[in-house]
Amino acid sequence: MTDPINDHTTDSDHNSHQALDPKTLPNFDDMPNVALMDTSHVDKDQPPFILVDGSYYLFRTYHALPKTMQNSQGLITNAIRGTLNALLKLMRRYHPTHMAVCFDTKSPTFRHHMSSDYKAARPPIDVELVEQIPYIHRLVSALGIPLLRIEGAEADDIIGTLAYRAVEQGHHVVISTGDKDMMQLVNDGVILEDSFTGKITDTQAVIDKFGINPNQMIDFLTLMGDSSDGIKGVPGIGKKTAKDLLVEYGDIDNMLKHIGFIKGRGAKGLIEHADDIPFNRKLATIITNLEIGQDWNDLKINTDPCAHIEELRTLYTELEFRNELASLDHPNHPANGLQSVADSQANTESHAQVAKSLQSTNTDNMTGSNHQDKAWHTVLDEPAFDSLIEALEAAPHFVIDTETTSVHWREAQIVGLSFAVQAHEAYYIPLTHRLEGDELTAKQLDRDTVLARLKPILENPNIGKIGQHLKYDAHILAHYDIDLVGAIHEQPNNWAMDTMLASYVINAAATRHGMDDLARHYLQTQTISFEEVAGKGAKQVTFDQVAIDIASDYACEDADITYQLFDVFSVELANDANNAKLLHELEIPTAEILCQMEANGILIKRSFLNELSKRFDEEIVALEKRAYEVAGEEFNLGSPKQLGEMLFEKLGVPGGKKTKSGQYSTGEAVLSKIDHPLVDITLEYRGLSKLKSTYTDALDNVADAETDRVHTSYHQALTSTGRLSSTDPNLQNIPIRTATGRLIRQAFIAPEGRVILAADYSQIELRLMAHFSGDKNLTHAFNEGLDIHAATAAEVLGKDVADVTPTERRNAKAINFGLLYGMSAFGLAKQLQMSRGEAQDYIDMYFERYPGVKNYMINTRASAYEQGYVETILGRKLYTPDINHSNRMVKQGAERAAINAPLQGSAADLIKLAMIAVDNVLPKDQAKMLLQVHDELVFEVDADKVDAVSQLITDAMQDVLRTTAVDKGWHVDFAVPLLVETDSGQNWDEAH
DNA sequence: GCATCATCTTA
DNA sequence: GTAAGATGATGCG
Repeated sequence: MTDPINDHTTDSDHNSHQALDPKTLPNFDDMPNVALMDTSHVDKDQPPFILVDGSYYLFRTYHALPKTMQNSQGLITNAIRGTLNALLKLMRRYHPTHMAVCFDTKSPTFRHHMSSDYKAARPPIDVELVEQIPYIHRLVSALGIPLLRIEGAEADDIIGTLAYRAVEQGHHVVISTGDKDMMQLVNDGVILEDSFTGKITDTQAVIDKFGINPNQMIDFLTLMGDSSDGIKGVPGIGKKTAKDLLVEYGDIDNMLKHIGFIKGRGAKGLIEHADDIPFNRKLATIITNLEIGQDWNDLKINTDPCAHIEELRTLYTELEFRNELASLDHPNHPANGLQSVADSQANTESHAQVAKSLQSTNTDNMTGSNHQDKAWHTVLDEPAFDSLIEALEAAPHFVIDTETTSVHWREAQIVGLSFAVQAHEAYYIPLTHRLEGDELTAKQLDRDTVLARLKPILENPNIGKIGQHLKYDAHILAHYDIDLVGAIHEQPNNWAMDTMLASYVINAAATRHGMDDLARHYLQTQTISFEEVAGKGAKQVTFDQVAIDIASDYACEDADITYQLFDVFSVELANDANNAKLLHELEIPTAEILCQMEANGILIKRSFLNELSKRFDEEIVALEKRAYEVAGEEFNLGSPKQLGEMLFEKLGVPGGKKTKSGQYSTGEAVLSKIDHPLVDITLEYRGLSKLKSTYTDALDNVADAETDRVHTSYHQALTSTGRLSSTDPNLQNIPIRTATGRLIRQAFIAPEGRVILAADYSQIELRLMAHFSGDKNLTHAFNEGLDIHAATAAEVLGKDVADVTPTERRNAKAINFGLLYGMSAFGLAKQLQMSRGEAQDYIDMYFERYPGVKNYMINTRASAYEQGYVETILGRKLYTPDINHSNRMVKQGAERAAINAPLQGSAADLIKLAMIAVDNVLPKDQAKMLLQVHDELVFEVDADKVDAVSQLITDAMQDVLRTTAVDKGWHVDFAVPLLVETDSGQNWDEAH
């Protein structure tokens, strides 16, 4: 076999200056399609031939890495460093023998001659980048890597041509790039690797990302267009349509043959622009038959470490790349040098995302909206607003989304609104953008005028509102005196939907339920991330600082995606009536109530908290002092690591237990078994510093400065079981177990003339266990109103309830809780500090007396295996994806979760029903619902009305399965009574 | 500056 | 043994 890549040898110097005449078009008719090549002869045992898209790394790393990378001369070196790291990473990974780094040149190419638009939208290259380029060229040469720049040819085309020749000659190829256009070159012998992000793209990855084969990429780009390259695409066809058409018809030629069968705007665009297609196709095609000469020997890497070492030393010295310089002194251990480079690559990767946004923002800014095909509109004048209003009034339902200055609803200011009345069409009304130099800023419609005209529509219950996480939007609109109705208020006659809650109800475990996650999971679409438009970390700006054309794309996409999700979920829910009921009758009404509760907030007594804080602090300081005395030196008592070393090494206390990651375990369970003065001090110190940092100080910080109220946020689509969670601050883990901890609770108060009232379901999960298991002994105990733990002890030990000792009751309580958690003998033994055998005996005795409970455990496990899910009392399906996991530990964990899920999840269903039931009867002028803590509701009630209100609440909660549940179509014949206990007082502690 | 670990709080 | 969230310390870069 002859040399593979020498068809047109003209010059054997690999840094040669070949040139192509840009006026000569490539031969498109005869052009080989790399994606369709036969690769059966390719020898994958050899190192791959590496083709590096040097221009990509130049731009990518320049924009992504911090400009603070400079040498002492002020030369910015970020692109040099980034490109160098990419090259070294490739060499370390593949140990290639042949390689080429390709760069574009400044000369025009045939594409510029074909189209004046081609890359015309690109701004001039920054001077800070230009001055780095010579260094990069020199570095590549000094590393002994062939460098290719050919006048009149783009790096893409050189790579395409060499990739074709290499595969033809039996080499497999790694193209090092992040440019998606290159996907048209992927086949079973050619992969793409982005050494900056680490992403590898093979045939399957192309299919996963775009739903088409690599050989369809050219047609895909032709249809969709590429704004950054100035390829127009077909109007009316975007990513989704292009994919659908290609999946159905294979290629554009076949589409045009069957144009009569194609529907919608896509067909119109194809017919009207059929003539442009061959032209755009040529622009989108990477040339694979360039008339260039390249000898295989010229693409050999010079691996002799001494060949260019002086040049490298000079470069590294001038650039002040110290690690790289040091690596040169170990020529026999190139891995050392490469290793240190690999480390710094990891570093750059951590910075990679930082400026990703800047780069894409700039690109978007340059090219304007590239989504004409999607019919996304920015509403900037009265006529456009008028027609939008008309469309919204006429629609049975529409998507609304608010854009604001913050993810925290309490501080968010409205910036704009987006709407969608059908999929693929969306409108953005910018209101308060204020980016300096953005010419659209002055054209925005007036915020208050717009809101005033929208108010009647948004408050119209006959027009359904669709949204993603509507509770947030409802909060925002409430700020502007708009009560969002027809969406989170229950409106059975419209299509109101919250897509986040729909996804959660359908399958809580399938995905997280943020919009980006839903788009990925249900629409196979990657959305524009917020970070892409607003930046990340310290550089992030608020949405009002985003240019309006970029903001509009982002906001329109949100509304559009939400509408598409609505379509998907509408079908899903039509096929599962119970899921539809859970969404519309349980979750959406709950969201509405949560919205009010969050807005209400709970009053705290700041002076009391501050006093506590001071007191805790004094005690903490005293404890620290005593600890240092005992230890003989000062150390950080709050550091488990330092404490472990002090206790078990320096003080030689026995009982040091190792934990994974190697340090001593100093958890409460370990320490409490040790008799040592330092242990007592530590435990007290920890308790106090926990209370101070997590509660007294934190609550004071988050309380509203004017009203002294604390407003938590409830997350309704987060847990695997249906429970809520609470953040910023978490008001579901306020201390109660210790006397000192309860002091925190005393800071939650009612205002003058009112009291705090707490109502909680007694033993709700055990009652659910009684219901689900139907166990005679357990149901009997609840029906007789016995002390359930004492009754359990009596039953298991075969004695009278009156004779049960406190220890016996405590053990029974542990086993009862253990049941709810999918108990093992191991776990129970640890809890009760007994041997595993004793614990097992106890469990065996329990199951003998409560055979129904044993059956529940067996049946629930079986159901999880057979169906892949378990169900709550209202029929909520809780999926158990790990139930067949290959790892035994994971699998057993999934079994325990499956046993617990119906109990915890049903309790969550019931408290949500209870919230709805109570909300229906609560006299709003006398009482407000403030908090939900899983089985407890907390209210603020007029002091003189507390008895009556308490009775209303108790009745509503106890009767919920006979009243509200039945009204909504859930008929549950509950096996035991639901018992609610209430109490009230000046603060939350007294009310409990 | 950001992620992870260990710890502690709740139902 | 279930389900959560917040914190300070620590390590990474």
